[in-house]
Amino acid sequence: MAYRRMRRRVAKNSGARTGQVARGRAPTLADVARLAGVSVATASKALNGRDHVRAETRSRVAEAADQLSFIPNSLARSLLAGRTGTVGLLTSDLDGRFSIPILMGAEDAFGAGRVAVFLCDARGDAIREQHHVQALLNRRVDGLIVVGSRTDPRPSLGRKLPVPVVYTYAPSEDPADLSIVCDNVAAGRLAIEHLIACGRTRIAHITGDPDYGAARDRARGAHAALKDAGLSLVGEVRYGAWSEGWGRAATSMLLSQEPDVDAIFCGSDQVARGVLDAVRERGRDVPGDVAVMGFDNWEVLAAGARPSLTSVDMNLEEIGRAAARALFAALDGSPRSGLEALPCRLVIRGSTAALG
Amino acid sequence: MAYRRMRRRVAKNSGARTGQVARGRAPTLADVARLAGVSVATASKALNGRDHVRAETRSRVAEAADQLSFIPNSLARSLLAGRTGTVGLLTSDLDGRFSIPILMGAEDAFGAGRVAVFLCDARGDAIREQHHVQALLNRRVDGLIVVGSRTDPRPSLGRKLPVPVVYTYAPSEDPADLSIVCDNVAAGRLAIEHLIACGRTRIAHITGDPDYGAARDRARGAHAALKDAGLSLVGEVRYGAWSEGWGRAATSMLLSQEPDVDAIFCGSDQVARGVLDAVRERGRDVPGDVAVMGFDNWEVLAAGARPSLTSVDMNLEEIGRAAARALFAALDGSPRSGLEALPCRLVIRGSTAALG
DNA sequence: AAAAACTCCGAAAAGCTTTTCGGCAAATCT
DNA sequence: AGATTTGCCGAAAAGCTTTTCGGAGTTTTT
Repeated sequence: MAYRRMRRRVAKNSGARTGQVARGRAPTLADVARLAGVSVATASKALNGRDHVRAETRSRVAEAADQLSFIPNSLARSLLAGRTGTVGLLTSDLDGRFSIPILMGAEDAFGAGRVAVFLCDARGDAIREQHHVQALLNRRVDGLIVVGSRTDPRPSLGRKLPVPVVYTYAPSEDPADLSIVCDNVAAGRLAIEHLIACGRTRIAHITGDPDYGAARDRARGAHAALKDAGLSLVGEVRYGAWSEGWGRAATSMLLSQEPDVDAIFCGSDQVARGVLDAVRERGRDVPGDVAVMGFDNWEVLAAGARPSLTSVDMNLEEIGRAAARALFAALDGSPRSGLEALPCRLVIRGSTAALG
Repeated sequence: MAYRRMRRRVAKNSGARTGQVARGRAPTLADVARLAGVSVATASKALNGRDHVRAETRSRVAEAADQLSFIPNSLARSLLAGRTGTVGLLTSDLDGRFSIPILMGAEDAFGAGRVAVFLCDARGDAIREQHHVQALLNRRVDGLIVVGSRTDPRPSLGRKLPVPVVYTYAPSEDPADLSIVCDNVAAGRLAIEHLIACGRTRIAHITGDPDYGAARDRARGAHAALKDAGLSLVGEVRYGAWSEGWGRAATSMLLSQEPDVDAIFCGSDQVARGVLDAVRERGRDVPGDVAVMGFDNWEVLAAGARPSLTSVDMNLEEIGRAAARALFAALDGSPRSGLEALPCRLVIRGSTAALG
């Protein structure tokens, strides 16, 4: 069967019409109206629940639509309404680790099906990104959500775009744009406060690339929380890479230099996995001797660890929901701008526990 | 600035027109034509490179379009053409681990921007899935790509859909549908042949849930390859769960029962991570004493492992490309059906090496 | 110089839905 | 009974682009 929609000059299948769907051509409102014996205007009003249609007529139209399995053509509707109920999600996040939760949150914000999301992966290429933006504007998306590949500010798409844009995960460099990110400073506090609540006082911090604002922000929050408790970090913040390898290496050094450390807050779950390995290799028990915390709550890493890893969840779905709401608020005439930070959430597993 | 597209009864801004874009309303082809001093028909032909337009006229139109930053409205175009250049990707793959590569492959198959992909996550809920299908048909997608959440056959969406459907990763239960999956049997062979080429002869297989056809297929391929080499598996296939925990547990048993094993082929990278841990804990060297192979080539797990993990890549991007091509082949009147299996690819890292 | 052949351009229709507004018939009022 | 309101329905326009076909102007042919 060919799905090609046959283009017909004139749809003159009125003669042999038997109530069946014309093969290869999707039924239109006109078909429904004809079958129900009313005008297209009436059929439209009947199906959309508008006034000025008798109940009997309404049900007759509904029945006709059902019989033809009529699917209204959103294209025509959007063309008229000027809104498509469509947003573009632009990402460079190659494995979708951050994009997918944000996308799911955005879908949620409207109830499944009311809004559809175009997902475009620019693969870190500015040219490709421009391409995608252009294609999305062609398709008349109502707005754009940009998901940064790293947490650092990224170049703005510009102020000239005809649709609102929300930057998530990574903020835009332009403060006139709206950016919704997670509150990394508060997250750092949250982690340290948990460790302190577990009775830990000799806390170290091993994290990733110092070029990432998120790494610095988390460290800042950690410092602040320690200070509030009258404590201070064991050694300096150990910046490195977002990898297991760095976690292992940094831990070896740490345990040699500071043997009495009793907790390690890590900048990511990957780092934490390396830390866990190295701590155990040194014969220390987790969480008996040393508590370990991760960051990201990346299920497959955190739950599979031994012991399972306490972590900080960035509430990406909530960020997605907030982004979608902000987009439509902008469409309704209430645009916002600036940086909005949403709180993170603690997920406690086996790698942290009360001391003693 | 309000993005609301102002609805105007009549666009009578001809008087005070100054060449600027009307605020809040996207410029249309009519605007371009007016500015260039031609008819919309000519403007259309000029911009689309059709014949019967003088070069001078063409450039004048192009200039006008540029000046207004005209973006053609795909909705109107699609409405006319009956094709939208849009496909829906329906997944239940919560973390996007399989969907994203497939999506990227599909995007690739046409050059970025020519086709846009709606990504919908049904979250394993059949109702939500129906909802999404309906919404996608509303939006007149040209086709659907379904990404299964596990490799086992999944229920068909039915034969009554007005657009072609391709099932990927997991095949459809209905052989009348087209399914494109990776060749798990060949992948099992591939893995074992590599281990044999490394000089291993005492090979075990630890894998996941036996309810997964993929697990059984990979085991079948492994058996066949061993048999071809005049070898056989050390012990039985050890089925369990797709987790690190199972990898560790199974390895402990294995090393006790079969101390002279020199290679372990794992059904997933997660299992392999557990296996690596357990092997090292027993004091055996990888790959010196025991070679370990994973499956999935999940970068973050495979590359972060110690040593880094040799694995089998399912070529998901290639599957995505093939799916997109198949969709459009169906649209052009050449639908296919049945199960198509694509080859996998070996990714060699540090956990396997020649013996001795 | 008149006829034919080209070259460009524009009017109009098609694609599908929604909304407005006018009209017709029935019901209500004087 | 005649006038007025009420309730339903249909014609038509709007939203934007592409394609077809006819017409006007220009060049070439006889």
